[in-house]
Amino acid sequence: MYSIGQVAEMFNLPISTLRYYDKQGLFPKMERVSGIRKFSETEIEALRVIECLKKSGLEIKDIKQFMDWCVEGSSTYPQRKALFEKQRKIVEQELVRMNKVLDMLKFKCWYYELATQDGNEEKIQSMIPDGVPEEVRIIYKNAHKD
Amino acid sequence: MYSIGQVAEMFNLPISTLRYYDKQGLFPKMERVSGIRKFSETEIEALRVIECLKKSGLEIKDIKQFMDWCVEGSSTYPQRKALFEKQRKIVEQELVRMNKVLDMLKFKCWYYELATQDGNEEKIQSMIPDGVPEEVRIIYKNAHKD
DNA sequence: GTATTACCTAAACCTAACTTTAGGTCAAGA
DNA sequence: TCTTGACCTAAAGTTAGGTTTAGGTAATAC
Repeated sequence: MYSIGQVAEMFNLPISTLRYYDKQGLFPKMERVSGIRKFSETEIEALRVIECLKKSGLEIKDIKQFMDWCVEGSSTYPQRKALFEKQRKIVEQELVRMNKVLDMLKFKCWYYELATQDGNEEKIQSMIPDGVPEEVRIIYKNAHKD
Repeated sequence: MYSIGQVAEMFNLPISTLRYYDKQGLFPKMERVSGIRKFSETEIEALRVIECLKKSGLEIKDIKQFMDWCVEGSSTYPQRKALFEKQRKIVEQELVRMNKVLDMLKFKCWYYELATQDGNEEKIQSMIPDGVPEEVRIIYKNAHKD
């Protein structure tokens, strides 16, 4: 059993955030001893799931829904499964998207690397025909990598 | 030269968002013809950079800073380079983080796949000793993959 | 000539996810 | 005893990133 302060430190979260999560119903089964919250392994695991689902883009109210399903019991397995499958797809797509963002950032790094060396942006501009779409410029970057 | 409506359609953004970006100073050099915005290749490229920097987690005010550096000329190459290097590192870390999130989601998918089949959460719980940290449970998942 | 469409502005409004504030309880240590 | 620290609540405040509203212009379509 952990106090709110201990959990805050464990997860590196402000105490106010934990109280906020509790108020939003994310710890439906949390016990209290004379008014004071007691975080058990159940709540610690809940918090791990919360962090995961949050990072996958889920809103608090949808996480609450999940927690409610957990309380409801085994009849909600299909819903819970569907939720994780959905988030899994979302994160997979997000990873694809982030890799494209990374490619553009790498291109820009390369671009400014040269620009800083030459001190002449136009020179580099002329290396890449105007209006070349991002996808194609990535090739320029890769051609010049290292 | 594109109208705001055309650009909105090209980027699949609401017109109001483009006007908001303009108001925040993200198109410092945008021309107007009798009050009406004209988006040139410069603004189109700016918008591509905006989307990239936004997805990498940068705030509007920092994107404005970048646009101002662009206007300022070649003396700001080092700052611009540093910005992209920083965002590159952030996105690389983010990708690592998201892969961990994906692992947990995969574990949960596997867990509920079994739970749904068996209709018995306890049975699965007993397969995984209590208090096993997430990293270790991932191994359980991988051991049971497919 | 009038109705529709695409554009414009300033300013108010909105939402999620917290955070802060103001006020209170309770136990332990000096 | 008193004061310090960890906990509690309800309610107000904050922030980013838009969106909506209300009112106006100007060209084109019928």
